[in-house]
Amino acid sequence: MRADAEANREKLLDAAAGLFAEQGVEAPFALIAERAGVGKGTLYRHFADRDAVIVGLGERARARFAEIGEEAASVASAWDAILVYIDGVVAMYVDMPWLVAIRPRARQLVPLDESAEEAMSAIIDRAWAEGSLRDDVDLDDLQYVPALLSGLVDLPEPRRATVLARLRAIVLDGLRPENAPRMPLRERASGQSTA
Amino acid sequence: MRADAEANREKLLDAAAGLFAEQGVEAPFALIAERAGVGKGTLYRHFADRDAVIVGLGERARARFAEIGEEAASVASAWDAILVYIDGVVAMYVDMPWLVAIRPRARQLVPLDESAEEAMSAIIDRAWAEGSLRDDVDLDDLQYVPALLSGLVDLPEPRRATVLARLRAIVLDGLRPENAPRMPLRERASGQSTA
DNA sequence: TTTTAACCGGACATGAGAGTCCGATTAGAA
DNA sequence: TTCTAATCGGACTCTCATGTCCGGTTAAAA
Repeated sequence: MRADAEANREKLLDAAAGLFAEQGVEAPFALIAERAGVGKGTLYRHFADRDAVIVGLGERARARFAEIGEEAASVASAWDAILVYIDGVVAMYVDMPWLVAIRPRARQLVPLDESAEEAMSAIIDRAWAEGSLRDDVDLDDLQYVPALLSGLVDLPEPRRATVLARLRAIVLDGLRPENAPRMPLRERASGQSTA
Repeated sequence: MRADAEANREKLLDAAAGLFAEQGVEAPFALIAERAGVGKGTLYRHFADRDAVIVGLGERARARFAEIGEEAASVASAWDAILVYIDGVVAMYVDMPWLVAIRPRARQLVPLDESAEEAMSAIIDRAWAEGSLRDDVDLDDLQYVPALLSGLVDLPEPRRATVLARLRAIVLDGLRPENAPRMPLRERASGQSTA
């Protein structure tokens, strides 16, 4: 692949990510090319259709996911490693809210990254040994905690940050063994109640 | 409004709900009329555009939301009332997954129902008195618990039911006061692990 | 039953997004 | 530097969803 072609592919994916964040995954396809500063022909050369773009973005997300697994694995406390994992994946959802929308499609198109799962599996064993994770909760549950919190990403700022922080603490408390102390909940800024 | 016109309006909303459930909120507008068994003119007479349909569906959801508030208020145990509320709203998300997609738009278009909020507020006071709800959790948190669980609705069945049940229990445990016993987690059907 | 006004339905015009094509250009090798 | 093949860009066509319009029909009142 020619060097400029490779660069264009990256520019197109960057543009798609930005466009999807602003207008959603149904944004006009041609705008991707425009924003990337390339012609329509170039766009179609690299990506046959919208699904191909989603696959490309899905692969990037998968790579980021694997990185988070590595980061978590390098943390000494297994409980803290779990926090790194959860917060890392939730940050992905916050940065790329369209991940929620492509999730059903991406599930079929992009193979899962197994290295992160293996890393988390080892971390869970350590957390059980530490006594920091309730023992009837396993990878199949933890795996979905970020998806859970992703249900809050479409809240308008500054509400989202507060609600996310508070409910994150509540969910984490539910993952702790019985009798573990509750996590303190982040204070709400004044005037930020239901209204 | 003529009786048949009123009936057509309901048929159109039913059709839209079904269509959105199958194809998403971006389904071709005209299909709503086709599925409702009426002409396009009738559709546009009742609903100027997609947003108007969303408002109509949003109002139905609001009415259902108020009903859930009443149901919850009539439950003796405040904690059980909270479960009725959460499960009721989550059931709405399961039946109408497109609610997630219209949430940002509906937030601006459809006024919130205040009666359900008032009912929940009273229930929370009772739950605090009962000692069944941790005292640093309030309406502003509980309000978002269903949205939290809505992050799981796009999982394919039969996975969704199990994951939803397990994470529901985990979240609820996080809402309990310190030292409350954990809720038992629903067993997973065999062969239903990560795969 | 008659009247009338509102309602119904589908044909039609309009516009926007999707996808194709080919001449011009440029990267990379000799 | 020269050559060549792959790449680029944007004009063009086509398809399809949107929204309008008006003659026919039907509900409801007198």
